[in-house]
Amino acid sequence: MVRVRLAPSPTGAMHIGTARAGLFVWLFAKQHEGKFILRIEDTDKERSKKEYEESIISGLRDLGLEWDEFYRQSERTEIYHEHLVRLVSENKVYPCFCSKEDLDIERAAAEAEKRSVIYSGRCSNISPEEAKKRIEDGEPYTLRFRMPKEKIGFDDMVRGRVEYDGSLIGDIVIAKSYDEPLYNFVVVVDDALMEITHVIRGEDHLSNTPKQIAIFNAFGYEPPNFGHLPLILNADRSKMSKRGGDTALVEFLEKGYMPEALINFLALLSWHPKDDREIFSKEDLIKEFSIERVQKGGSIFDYAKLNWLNRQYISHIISTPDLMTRIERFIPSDWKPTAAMIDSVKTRLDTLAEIKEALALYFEPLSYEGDLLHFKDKKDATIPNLEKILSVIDIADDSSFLSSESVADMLSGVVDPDSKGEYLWPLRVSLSGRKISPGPYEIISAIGKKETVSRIKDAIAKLK
RNA sequence: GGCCCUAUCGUCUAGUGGUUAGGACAUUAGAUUCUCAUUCUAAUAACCGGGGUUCGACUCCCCGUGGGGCUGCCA
Repeated sequence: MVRVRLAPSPTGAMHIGTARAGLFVWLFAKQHEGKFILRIEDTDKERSKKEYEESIISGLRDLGLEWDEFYRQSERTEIYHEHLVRLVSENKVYPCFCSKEDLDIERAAAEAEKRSVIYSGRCSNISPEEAKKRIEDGEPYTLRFRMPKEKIGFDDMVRGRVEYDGSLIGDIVIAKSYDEPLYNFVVVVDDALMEITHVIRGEDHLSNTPKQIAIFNAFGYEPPNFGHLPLILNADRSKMSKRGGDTALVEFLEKGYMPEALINFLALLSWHPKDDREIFSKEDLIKEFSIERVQKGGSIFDYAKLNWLNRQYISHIISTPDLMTRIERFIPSDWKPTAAMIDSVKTRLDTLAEIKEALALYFEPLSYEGDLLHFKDKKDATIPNLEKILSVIDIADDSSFLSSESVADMLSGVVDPDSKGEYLWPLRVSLSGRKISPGPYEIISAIGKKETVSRIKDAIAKLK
């Protein structure tokens, strides 16, 4: 039984990188019919915040990445305490009384000598009895893990064989005290107890892996399989951060990028199918995804491609009725756009948020200069042509306004095919008030006879 | 500084010893069109460098170089 986890720390709004890791982990679980576990890593009390945990939870829900089990590390302190006691009693972990100042000096010395920064091991030989007494006397301490001085290797699912040297890592601090365990330790205890089979996470954890494997071994637990995903990069190839633009999932959602497009985009960032398809639903991905095909190198977050994908979903993939419910949050509540209105503007949008501006011509009074009505230099044709069109529309019955095709039909007798622009440009501007807009037939079928007549009359009035 | 990871068009990538190095985004041009967008067509554009191995390297090995991550009593 495959059991995988997403283990974010709630120290900021859900990061787009966490969303990508979540997607890959979720896909891995789904295609192996395994369990997806969400574990909030909130052992750092200063930096962890409830609101960030909520951001992660709602982000995952927005993307439709539902989890099967949920844990919060802050609720598991006793478990970690017991495990700490166990390793201390087995002398695999020892209390260290070195002060921060002592360690700073060691670090500076190591850097000056151009070697790895490794703990000297000064406290490693203090007898358990003495250590116990000093702790009871209230002396500040940390707990250090005796790192085996040997090669520690593993077969990474995306990178292949990776090897570190334990003697270059040194005895690491795994807890600030018995009740304040640290990341590398709690991860191992949880992954072991939760029977995680595959640890899939960002490459920024690659160098934590040998430390964790050593701790697994100390407990006698079998380490899981590891797979490290490449990082998402800023345009300058640094780790994607605030500096390079938006990094919070919610910011993308608020701008009107759709979950489907985001998932599609994130999947293609460092993963590629066997063929050349670009459009993938979550269901497609469950079928096609394979961790062996994920890229090793980091990839730059390409906004232009995201825009293109989002546009594909808006204009061709998501149905208009579905779109209608999704745009509600982006437009004033008294706007009730029809399907025809949405259809007329949807190919012109990069994001859903842009629909407010696009739909304004249907819900706000038109404001434009009369000169805009003239097609190129054909000023004299404007009024007569609008009047000709108006006369046809005036006597047409409602069935002619049903679709842009029927509108085109209705006007086919009056619009001269050899000088279409002299008819359609003034018509379109009188209906939209804009240089750039949907076509006149589309607008007419969207607003209906009465409003069409009124707008054309307004246009003629502007020129008289 | 140390350790580790990594390297194909501007970007995302296909490619697993013999290919006209393929696709997508972006860009440019053209077609369609009243405008814009959509759609369609085409074009420009890449194997980081140097050594090996081999009949033959983008592909395998080594050394550089570039980029990145980690180097916390953060995760």
